[in-house]
Amino acid sequence: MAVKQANSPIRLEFERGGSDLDDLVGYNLKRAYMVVQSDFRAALGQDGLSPRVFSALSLVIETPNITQSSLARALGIERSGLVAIVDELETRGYLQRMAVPGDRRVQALVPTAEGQRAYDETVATVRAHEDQLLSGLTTAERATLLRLLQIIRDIEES
Amino acid sequence: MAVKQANSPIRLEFERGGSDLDDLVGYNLKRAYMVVQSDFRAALGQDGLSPRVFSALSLVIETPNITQSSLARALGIERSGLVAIVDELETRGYLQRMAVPGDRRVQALVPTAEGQRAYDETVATVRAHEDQLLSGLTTAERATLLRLLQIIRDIEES
DNA sequence: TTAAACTGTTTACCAGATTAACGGTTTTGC
DNA sequence: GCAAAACCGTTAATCTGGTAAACAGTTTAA
Repeated sequence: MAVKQANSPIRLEFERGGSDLDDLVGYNLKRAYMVVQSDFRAALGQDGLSPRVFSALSLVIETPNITQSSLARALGIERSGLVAIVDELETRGYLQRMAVPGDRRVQALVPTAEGQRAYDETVATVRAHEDQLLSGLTTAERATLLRLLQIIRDIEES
Repeated sequence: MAVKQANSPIRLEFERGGSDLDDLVGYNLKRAYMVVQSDFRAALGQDGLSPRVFSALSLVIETPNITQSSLARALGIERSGLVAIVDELETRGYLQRMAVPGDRRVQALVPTAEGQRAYDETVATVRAHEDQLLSGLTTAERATLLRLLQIIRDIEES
């Protein structure tokens, strides 16, 4: 019986350039994000906040008394997905769900003192690790990168 | 006195909302990636290739006879995770797993003519949609973005 | 020749996210 | 006024993408 066979040896090479993927913004965004995300997790350790929980805490501290719907909208996720995130932050004692007098549908999210303290420490750690990780970029390059990424983010809102 | 200043934290003059998150590269990468990824999926439609399957096909076409292990390494995923991806490409008739004479452990991945055709069409669609989506960036800005993202990608290899 | 390493695969799991539905509450339109 | 619509938080089911561990078969190294 004739078995299908390859006709040339295998080339294990690791160079960048020539691949279509390297010209696509989407692919490069994904790969770059993976690098930064894995550094984020390593920086905060085994029982540290995950990126999404951290970002939720950040916005709650930036905007105390925000509702879960508003927060979900700001994070770009569904409100159903936010429940577990807020649960975790509440379990950790970083925020409280508080009743709002005028509207019994909503619960305002209020950071605790412990939440504020944990956030301050965490954001400092994250910034320090990002600074270290991105030391191959000049300050100007990093500012440019942030500017360009925010232009792309803004497309979403149209 | 030489002060190490190259990579100090960045404070933008005009911030999005004044949120800490807007100064973090990781968060902006994620949000920007989500925008581009959702455009990618919309462009290719319901039964189009997913980003990861597309990227696998791209590398198989760029490097015919590549093995699954090499491909997984190039994509930055585990070989176990690649099996389903290659299965899908094989089911679609876009590539074949072929025996390699010198080494009976491996199977070389070889694109079919149909795979090449589908890829050419798909990559053209993806490029066109990225061009449209990123029309708010100048050509120079886009090149800069790609360059900076690839710098970040290169950190991974150390 | 035996031990180690590598390849593709299956299985079990996990994280993150979405959809649909729900009871309760407010707002809107007539 | 009041019914209908919209909104809120929540649960449950489901999907995707990804990892870790183990495996039989194969090749390489000691």
